[in-house]
Amino acid sequence: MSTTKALPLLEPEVAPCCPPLSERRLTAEEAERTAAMFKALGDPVRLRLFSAVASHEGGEACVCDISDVGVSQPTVSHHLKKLREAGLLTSERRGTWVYYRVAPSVLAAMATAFAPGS
Amino acid sequence: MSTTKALPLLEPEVAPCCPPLSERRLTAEEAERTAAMFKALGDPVRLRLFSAVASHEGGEACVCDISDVGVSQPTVSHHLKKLREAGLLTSERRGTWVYYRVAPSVLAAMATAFAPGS
DNA sequence: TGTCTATGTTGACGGATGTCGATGCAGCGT
DNA sequence: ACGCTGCATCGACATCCGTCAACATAGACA
Repeated sequence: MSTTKALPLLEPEVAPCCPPLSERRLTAEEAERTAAMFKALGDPVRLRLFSAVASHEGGEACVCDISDVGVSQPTVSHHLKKLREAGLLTSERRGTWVYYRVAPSVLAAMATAFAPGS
Repeated sequence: MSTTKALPLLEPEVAPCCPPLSERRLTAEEAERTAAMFKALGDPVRLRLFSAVASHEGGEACVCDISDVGVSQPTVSHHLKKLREAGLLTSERRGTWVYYRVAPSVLAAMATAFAPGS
Protein backbone atom coordinates (compact mmCIF):
# COMPACT_ATOMS: atom_id res chain seq x y z
CA MET A 1 0.00 0.00 0.00
CA SER A 2 2.35 2.58 1.22
CA THR A 3 6.03 2.81 1.63
CA THR A 4 7.61 1.78 4.85
CA LYS A 5 8.96 5.27 5.24
CA ALA A 6 7.33 7.25 8.02
CA LEU A 7 6.18 10.81 7.66
CA PRO A 8 9.02 13.10 6.77
CA LEU A 9 7.73 15.71 9.17
CA LEU A 10 8.86 15.96 12.73
CA GLU A 11 12.18 14.41 12.01
CA PRO A 12 14.14 13.82 15.18
CA GLU A 13 16.33 16.67 14.01
CA VAL A 14 19.62 16.85 12.27
CA ALA A 15 21.88 14.08 13.49
CA PRO A 16 25.24 15.77 13.04
CA CYS A 17 27.20 12.76 14.05
CA CYS A 18 27.51 9.37 15.30
CA PRO A 19 26.24 6.47 13.26
CA PRO A 20 26.86 3.29 15.26
CA LEU A 21 30.51 2.38 14.88
CA SER A 22 29.68 -1.33 14.80
CA GLU A 23 26.90 -1.12 12.28
CA ARG A 24 29.00 -0.50 9.19
CA ARG A 25 32.23 1.16 8.15
CA LEU A 26 32.14 4.90 8.51
CA THR A 27 32.63 6.96 5.38
CA ALA A 28 35.43 9.47 5.26
CA GLU A 29 33.02 12.35 5.86
CA GLU A 30 31.28 10.65 8.76
CA ALA A 31 34.61 9.81 10.29
CA GLU A 32 35.75 13.40 9.93
CA ARG A 33 32.76 14.86 11.72
CA THR A 34 32.50 12.21 14.38
CA ALA A 35 36.20 12.22 15.12
CA ALA A 36 36.04 15.97 15.63
CA MET A 37 33.67 15.47 18.53
CA PHE A 38 35.76 12.69 20.07
CA LYS A 39 38.83 14.80 19.62
CA ALA A 40 37.22 17.62 21.56
CA LEU A 41 36.64 15.23 24.45
CA GLY A 42 40.10 13.74 24.08
CA ASP A 43 41.81 16.22 26.36
CA PRO A 44 41.60 15.71 30.12
CA VAL A 45 41.00 19.39 30.85
CA ARG A 46 38.27 19.66 28.25
CA LEU A 47 36.65 16.47 29.46
CA ARG A 48 36.56 17.80 33.01
CA LEU A 49 35.07 21.07 31.81
CA PHE A 50 32.45 19.23 29.79
CA SER A 51 31.63 16.97 32.72
CA ALA A 52 31.41 19.98 35.03
CA VAL A 53 28.88 21.65 32.75
CA ALA A 54 26.93 18.48 32.07
CA SER A 55 26.63 17.60 35.73
CA HIS A 56 25.99 21.10 37.00
CA GLU A 57 22.73 21.91 38.69
CA GLY A 58 20.22 23.36 36.28
CA GLY A 59 22.08 22.07 33.26
CA GLU A 60 24.22 25.14 32.97
CA ALA A 61 27.27 26.63 34.63
CA CYS A 62 29.14 29.87 34.39
CA VAL A 63 32.85 29.80 33.77
CA CYS A 64 33.57 30.84 37.32
CA ASP A 65 31.84 27.67 38.54
CA ILE A 66 34.01 25.28 36.58
CA SER A 67 37.38 26.95 36.10
CA ASP A 68 39.09 25.11 38.94
CA VAL A 69 40.70 22.51 36.73
CA GLY A 70 44.33 23.34 37.34
CA VAL A 71 45.12 25.51 34.33
CA SER A 72 45.15 29.26 33.79
CA GLN A 73 42.04 31.24 32.93
CA PRO A 74 43.07 31.81 29.28
CA THR A 75 43.54 28.09 28.90
CA VAL A 76 40.08 27.43 30.30
CA SER A 77 38.64 29.94 27.86
CA HIS A 78 40.57 28.31 25.02
CA HIS A 79 39.22 24.86 25.84
CA LEU A 80 35.66 26.09 26.21
CA LYS A 81 35.97 27.62 22.77
CA LYS A 82 37.09 24.29 21.36
CA LEU A 83 34.11 22.58 22.95
CA ARG A 84 31.83 25.22 21.46
CA GLU A 85 33.35 24.88 18.02
CA ALA A 86 32.91 21.12 18.21
CA GLY A 87 29.20 21.62 18.82
CA LEU A 88 29.31 20.11 22.28
CA LEU A 89 28.59 23.21 24.34
CA THR A 90 26.63 26.38 23.83
CA SER A 91 27.28 29.64 25.61
CA GLU A 92 25.20 32.64 26.51
CA ARG A 93 26.17 35.85 28.22
CA ARG A 94 23.86 37.07 30.94
CA GLY A 95 25.13 40.19 32.57
CA THR A 96 28.59 39.74 33.95
CA TRP A 97 28.79 36.01 33.51
CA VAL A 98 28.82 33.60 30.58
CA TYR A 99 26.83 30.43 31.02
CA TYR A 100 27.63 27.18 29.26
CA ARG A 101 25.35 24.24 28.72
CA VAL A 102 25.56 20.95 26.84
CA ALA A 103 24.24 21.33 23.30
CA PRO A 104 20.85 19.66 22.82
CA SER A 105 20.85 15.94 22.09
CA VAL A 106 24.61 15.69 22.09
CA LEU A 107 24.70 13.05 24.80
CA ALA A 108 22.15 10.88 23.05
CA ALA A 109 23.81 11.35 19.68
CA MET A 110 27.20 10.26 20.93
CA ALA A 111 25.75 7.34 22.85
CA THR A 112 24.40 5.97 19.60
CA ALA A 113 27.93 5.66 18.29
CA PHE A 114 28.51 2.84 20.74
CA ALA A 115 25.19 1.12 20.20
CA PRO A 116 25.44 -2.52 19.08
CA GLY A 117 25.44 -2.79 15.34
CA SER A 118 24.77 -6.32 14.18
CA MET B 1 21.51 -8.02 58.82
CA SER B 2 24.11 -7.69 56.24
CA THR B 3 25.82 -4.89 54.50
CA THR B 4 24.29 -3.52 51.38
CA LYS B 5 27.40 -4.51 49.50
CA ALA B 6 26.90 -7.43 47.17
CA LEU B 7 29.22 -10.33 46.93
CA PRO B 8 32.65 -9.26 45.81
CA LEU B 9 32.89 -12.25 43.58
CA LEU B 10 31.86 -12.15 39.98
CA GLU B 11 32.40 -8.45 39.69
CA PRO B 12 31.43 -7.21 36.26
CA GLU B 13 35.12 -6.78 35.68
CA VAL B 14 37.42 -3.86 35.87
CA ALA B 15 35.71 -0.76 34.52
CA PRO B 16 38.73 1.07 33.18
CA CYS B 17 36.79 4.12 32.17
CA CYS B 18 33.75 6.04 31.63
CA PRO B 19 31.71 7.17 34.60
CA PRO B 20 28.71 9.09 33.25
CA LEU B 21 29.86 12.56 32.32
CA SER B 22 26.60 14.09 33.48
CA GLU B 23 26.47 12.36 36.83
CA ARG B 24 29.21 14.32 38.58
CA ARG B 25 32.41 16.11 37.84
CA LEU B 26 35.16 13.76 36.76
CA THR B 27 38.27 13.61 38.90
CA ALA B 28 41.61 14.37 37.32
CA GLU B 29 42.49 10.69 37.16
CA GLU B 30 39.16 9.67 35.67
CA ALA B 31 39.45 12.44 33.12
CA GLU B 32 42.95 11.31 32.22
CA ARG B 33 41.97 7.74 31.53
CA THR B 34 38.69 8.49 29.83
CA ALA B 35 40.15 11.25 27.67
CA ALA B 36 42.82 8.82 26.48
CA MET B 37 40.13 6.62 24.95
CA PHE B 38 38.32 9.52 23.34
CA LYS B 39 41.61 10.83 22.06
CA ALA B 40 42.28 7.51 20.37
CA LEU B 41 38.96 7.82 18.53
CA GLY B 42 39.58 11.49 17.81
CA ASP B 43 41.41 10.89 14.55
CA PRO B 44 39.41 10.21 11.38
CA VAL B 45 41.71 7.44 10.19
CA ARG B 46 41.68 5.71 13.55
CA LEU B 47 37.93 6.05 13.82
CA ARG B 48 37.48 4.44 10.41
CA LEU B 49 39.83 1.62 11.37
CA PHE B 50 37.96 1.07 14.61
CA SER B 51 34.63 1.12 12.83
CA ALA B 52 35.92 -1.31 10.22
CA VAL B 53 36.99 -3.76 12.90
CA ALA B 54 33.85 -3.31 14.98
CA SER B 55 31.53 -3.81 12.03
CA HIS B 56 33.45 -6.64 10.42
CA GLU B 57 31.87 -10.01 10.05
CA GLY B 58 32.81 -12.30 12.89
CA GLY B 59 33.88 -9.43 15.09
CA GLU B 60 37.41 -9.49 13.81
CA ALA B 61 39.34 -8.34 10.80
CA CYS B 62 42.85 -8.70 9.53
CA VAL B 63 44.80 -5.62 8.61
CA CYS B 64 44.52 -6.40 4.93
CA ASP B 65 40.74 -6.18 5.24
CA ILE B 66 40.69 -2.67 6.62
CA SER B 67 43.78 -0.90 5.34
CA ASP B 68 42.00 0.89 2.51
CA VAL B 69 41.63 4.15 4.37
CA GLY B 70 43.78 6.37 2.20
CA VAL B 71 47.05 6.36 4.09
CA SER B 72 50.20 4.30 3.76
CA GLN B 73 50.63 0.91 5.33
CA PRO B 74 53.04 2.15 8.03
CA THR B 75 50.50 4.78 8.99
CA VAL B 76 47.77 2.17 9.28
CA SER B 77 50.04 0.10 11.50
CA HIS B 78 50.84 3.14 13.58
CA HIS B 79 47.18 3.94 14.18
CA LEU B 80 46.29 0.36 15.00
CA LYS B 81 49.04 0.44 17.61
CA LYS B 82 47.54 3.56 19.13
CA LEU B 83 44.14 1.88 19.31
CA ARG B 84 45.73 -1.13 20.97
CA GLU B 85 47.57 1.01 23.49
CA ALA B 86 44.34 2.80 24.31
CA GLY B 87 42.76 -0.53 25.15
CA LEU B 88 40.21 -0.31 22.37
CA LEU B 89 41.47 -3.14 20.16
CA THR B 90 43.24 -6.41 20.69
CA SER B 91 45.36 -8.19 18.14
CA GLU B 92 46.38 -11.76 17.50
CA ARG B 93 48.65 -13.23 14.89
CA ARG B 94 47.39 -16.34 13.11
CA GLY B 95 49.73 -17.52 10.43
CA THR B 96 50.43 -14.85 7.92
CA TRP B 97 47.80 -12.41 9.09
CA VAL B 98 47.18 -10.35 12.21
CA TYR B 99 43.58 -10.15 13.35
CA TYR B 100 42.14 -7.23 15.28
CA ARG B 101 38.96 -7.18 17.35
CA VAL B 102 37.27 -4.71 19.65
CA ALA B 103 38.38 -5.21 23.23
CA PRO B 104 35.68 -6.81 25.40
CA SER B 105 33.06 -4.47 26.87
CA VAL B 106 34.62 -1.38 25.39
CA LEU B 107 31.51 -0.35 23.52
CA ALA B 108 29.29 -0.72 26.57
CA ALA B 109 31.80 1.03 28.80
CA MET B 110 32.05 4.05 26.57
CA ALA B 111 28.31 4.21 26.08
CA THR B 112 27.89 4.66 29.83
CA ALA B 113 29.84 7.89 29.61
CA PHE B 114 26.92 9.45 27.81
CA ALA B 115 24.22 7.98 30.00
CA PRO B 116 21.96 10.52 31.69
CA GLY B 117 23.24 11.49 35.05
CA SER B 118 20.61 13.26 37.11
C1' DT C 1 33.79 58.75 33.33
C1' DG C 2 36.36 55.58 35.74
C1' DT C 3 37.31 51.31 38.00
C1' DC C 4 36.67 46.63 39.09
C1' DT C 5 35.48 41.90 37.79
C1' DA C 6 34.57 38.21 34.42
C1' DT C 7 35.75 36.42 30.18
C1' DG C 8 37.79 36.28 25.50
C1' DT C 9 41.85 37.06 22.29
C1' DT C 10 46.67 37.33 20.83
C1' DG C 11 51.33 35.86 20.33
C1' DA C 12 54.84 32.89 21.44
C1' DC C 13 56.95 28.69 23.00
C1' DG C 14 57.80 23.62 23.52
C1' DG C 15 56.16 19.24 23.01
C1' DA C 16 52.99 15.97 20.91
C1' DT C 17 51.16 13.97 16.62
C1' DG C 18 50.27 12.31 11.74
C1' DT C 19 52.61 11.09 7.82
C1' DC C 20 55.91 8.84 4.87
C1' DG C 21 60.01 6.02 2.93
C1' DA C 22 63.21 2.73 4.29
C1' DT C 23 64.01 -1.17 6.75
C1' DG C 24 63.18 -5.30 9.68
C1' DC C 25 60.85 -9.49 10.81
C1' DA C 26 57.74 -13.51 10.63
C1' DG C 27 55.31 -17.15 7.81
C1' DC C 28 54.32 -19.31 3.69
C1' DG C 29 55.49 -21.44 -0.73
C1' DT C 30 58.80 -22.98 -4.13
C1' DA D 1 67.90 -21.59 0.80
C1' DC D 2 65.40 -18.27 -1.55
C1' DG D 3 61.97 -15.08 -2.54
C1' DC D 4 57.44 -13.21 -1.57
C1' DT D 5 53.79 -11.23 1.21
C1' DG D 6 51.75 -9.15 5.49
C1' DC D 7 52.71 -6.32 9.08
C1' DA D 8 55.67 -3.73 12.50
C1' DT D 9 59.34 -0.50 13.56
C1' DC D 10 62.55 3.36 12.77
C1' DG D 11 63.96 7.98 11.59
C1' DA D 12 62.79 12.24 9.82
C1' DC D 13 59.83 15.91 8.79
C1' DA D 14 56.00 19.30 9.03
C1' DT D 15 52.13 20.45 11.40
C1' DC D 16 49.09 20.66 15.21
C1' DC D 17 48.12 21.50 20.06
C1' DG D 18 48.19 22.82 25.05
C1' DT D 19 49.89 26.27 27.77
C1' DC D 20 50.93 30.77 29.56
C1' DA D 21 51.60 36.01 30.13
C1' DA D 22 49.98 40.08 28.24
C1' DC D 23 46.41 42.52 26.53
C1' DA D 24 41.57 43.46 25.01
C1' DT D 25 36.61 43.62 25.76
C1' DA D 26 32.14 43.74 28.10
C1' DG D 27 29.06 44.67 32.13
C1' DA D 28 28.23 46.37 36.69
C1' DC D 29 28.57 49.92 39.78
C1' DA D 30 29.95 54.27 41.77
